Amino acid sequence: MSWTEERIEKLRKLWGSGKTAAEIADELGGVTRNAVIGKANRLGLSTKTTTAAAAPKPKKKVVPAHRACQWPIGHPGEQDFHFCGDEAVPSKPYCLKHCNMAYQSKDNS
DNA sequence: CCCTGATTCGC
DNA sequence: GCGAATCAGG
Repeated sequence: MSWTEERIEKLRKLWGSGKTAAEIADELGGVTRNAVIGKANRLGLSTKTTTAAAAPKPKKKVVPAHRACQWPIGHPGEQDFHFCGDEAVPSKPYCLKHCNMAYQSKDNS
């Protein structure tokens, strides 16, 4: 089997489509995933190792240590409908008070 | 253990 | 240039 333009085209399409080498190989037929990867590598695909050793993406985003309690106060759509706004506990959407309410597992009435 | 891609090696 | 074998990571 030789790599014709149509095969390379399909290779690129499938590869770019997120297909795995095994699926591309199966799709093309007559080739193994190694052949696909090998060809892809020769084409210059794969995740280029040359001239791009580092990917400079230093996105520093400060995350709030705490967030406002999202406990709804009042009725949705209501003018005075608002959220608690109190300091929520870490990793939880509610403040301590409402967190206890939200996670009320059992208890009688 | 299975899978993935990446690289290396012989043809 | 081709693909298998082999390497390395998940």
